[in-house]
Amino acid sequence: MNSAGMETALDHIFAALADPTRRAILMMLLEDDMAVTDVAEPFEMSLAAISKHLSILSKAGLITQDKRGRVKWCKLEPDALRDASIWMQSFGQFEAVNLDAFEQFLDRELAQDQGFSQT
Amino acid sequence: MNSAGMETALDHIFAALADPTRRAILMMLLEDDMAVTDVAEPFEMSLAAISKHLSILSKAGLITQDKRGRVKWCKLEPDALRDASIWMQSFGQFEAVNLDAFEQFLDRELAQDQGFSQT
DNA sequence: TCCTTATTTAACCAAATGGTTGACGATTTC
DNA sequence: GAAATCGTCAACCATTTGGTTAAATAAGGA
Repeated sequence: MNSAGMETALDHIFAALADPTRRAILMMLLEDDMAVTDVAEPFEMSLAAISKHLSILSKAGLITQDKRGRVKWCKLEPDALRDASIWMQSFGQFEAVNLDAFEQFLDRELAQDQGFSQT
Repeated sequence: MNSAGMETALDHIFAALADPTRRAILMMLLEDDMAVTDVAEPFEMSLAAISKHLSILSKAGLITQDKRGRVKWCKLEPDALRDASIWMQSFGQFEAVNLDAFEQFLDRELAQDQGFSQT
């Protein structure tokens, strides 16, 4: 909380992105919507821990969760990143989207840093 | 720290950006390089606290600090945001830099959320 | 109905975060 | 040389964070 007693969306978004497990979850959801149990499966931590991570992502607006029956489906909400992306881009006048650069980046992340085992 | 015992640059960058005081400092440095004391002046917290914030920004690579005499100059390093920006953009295929949007965004941040008084 | 599956909640814990004050080392200035 | 200024460091504190296990809730399937 800041001096005005308020928290902005940016606080929540950047804080959510600061954790590698949560970034990995977002990358998984880039492929497809997933149930909570399936999100948790690759990680070496409890389902309860993943449930908390999903709640943090949800409060940040980065995902939405839609309960159908006993299954809660998690869906990426990339629009929430727009404000944060605008904020960041302003500092560097970065080039427009470059998917090659992103793929290289993912490779680096996956190689050294994944929270889930990938054999 | 994640399961592999490593921390990536992204961890540090996003964690640094998650704090409104630190984002305000970056915005101040967008204008000009500043001495630590001058960075601290508008905030209602101790110099030591600001010194810690600057250290976090420095470890994240978002600023550099150059000591000349007894004055330590703080300089924005926007390149450090490049990886993070690439990471984020990939999710939404956002439009290229839009400074109008950024100005609107700053207005909102300043109106409701600044850690420093602006009369 | 009973069992299983899906997910959250509660209680707990260790470590990290964001702040404080006071002492300290360096550098300028008088 | 003495005094003021710049900035960090150390010790401390309260709160948050990220994890655990165990129990609880809810929904489907036999």
